[in-house]
Amino acid sequence: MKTLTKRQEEILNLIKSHISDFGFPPTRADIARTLGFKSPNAAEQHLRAIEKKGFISILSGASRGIVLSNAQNDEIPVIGLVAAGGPILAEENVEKTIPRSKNLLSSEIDFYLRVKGDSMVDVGIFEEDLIGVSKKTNPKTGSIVVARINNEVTVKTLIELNQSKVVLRPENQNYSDIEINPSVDELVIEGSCVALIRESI
Amino acid sequence: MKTLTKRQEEILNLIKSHISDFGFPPTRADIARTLGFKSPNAAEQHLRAIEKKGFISILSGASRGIVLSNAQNDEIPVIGLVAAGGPILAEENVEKTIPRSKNLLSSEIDFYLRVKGDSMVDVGIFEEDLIGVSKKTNPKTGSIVVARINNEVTVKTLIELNQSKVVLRPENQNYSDIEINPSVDELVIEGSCVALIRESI
DNA sequence: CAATATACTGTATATAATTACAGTAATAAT
DNA sequence: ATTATTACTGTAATTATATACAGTATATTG
Repeated sequence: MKTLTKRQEEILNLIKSHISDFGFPPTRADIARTLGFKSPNAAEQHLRAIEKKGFISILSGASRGIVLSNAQNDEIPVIGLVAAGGPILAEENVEKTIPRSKNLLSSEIDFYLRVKGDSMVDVGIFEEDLIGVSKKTNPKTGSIVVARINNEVTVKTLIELNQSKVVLRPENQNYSDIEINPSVDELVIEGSCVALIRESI
Repeated sequence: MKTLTKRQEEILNLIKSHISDFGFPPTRADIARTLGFKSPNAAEQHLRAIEKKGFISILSGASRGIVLSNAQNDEIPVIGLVAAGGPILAEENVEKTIPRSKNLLSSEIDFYLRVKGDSMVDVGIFEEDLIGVSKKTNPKTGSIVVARINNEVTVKTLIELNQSKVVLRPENQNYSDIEINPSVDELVIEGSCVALIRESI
């Protein structure tokens, strides 16, 4: 997707906030009024440019017919079973999506991962729970991370992180620490856990 | 709030599904077309009736200016500290609200309750977690319930439920079962836990 | 029994809104 | 150097939309 100019982004934000304020998109005249344009055609042409770049689509003939593209809806993917090889966010891994909402959870969640197994029960993470994962938050020792060891995805507490040695701890007395030598086994830290959803109790 | 007639409810649902499908409300003509009215005025008059009953408001002069009333937005309240006396859902107890979304959690959640204390850690319910509570689901023994004992709100597993004796179990080895005689202590089962959200890990 | 609410048809009109056409001017890309 | 993009003004026409007015008919309420 191409990038918007400053002005185009301003208009896209105006559309979003109008929808959030009123429940429906603005008209060309609304946009012109808000930004001080003397002609509604200025808004029209901006909208066409934003549409061309794929951020919105415009339903012809319909008043207020501005539809935000899916990428604008900002839905968070839920990752179920991760297929071996390929990126974790690949489409075939996406079980469903959940809308990002202002008052729910931190805004930094990049995806949810459905937990398999009972290796983290001692910190209250159960099988089938959805953990909210942030890719940005750089993993610190002591934090719960999503790691990929030789294409196997796992959730563990990060205990030690060096170039020669990585230690991951299951939070369950029945399991013992996992020691990895990154030069032998392929290891990727996909992100840190920042939230949790249990859909049924 | 007054109750809608069958037809009015049909129209309100049409409005909601139009918003969900297109991102903006329908016009009078849209409504008339969908329901087979031969006059847009039929839609207009239904809208006025629905507005009068408080379910929507109509912005005059604006196209598609149908705004769902707050009650229609279907936000789930988050209950923080519960003030002694009065209903649990009283406004002063509401910390914030969370939009109900199709793909997230069961639709039967009536409110979220912020957990205080560590009495349920063994079933993965931690302090500050939000538990989704359903009032409808009638409490069975073995299920986790929100109970009110003499105006104190607590989350426990329901073990026994008779007219003469109620047993609530904390899921934490450090605590012991609570036995209540409903003829001595005031007891209200507010609902059952059906979901959980942990906003920070 | 009259008044009010429900549930429409049918017509009409003012205004809201999209959208085309004709320009101007500065900047970025090929 | 020319073309495309960005960022607008200004005008105007067509269509989309809200909304008023005049009816008809049935059901419900006071």
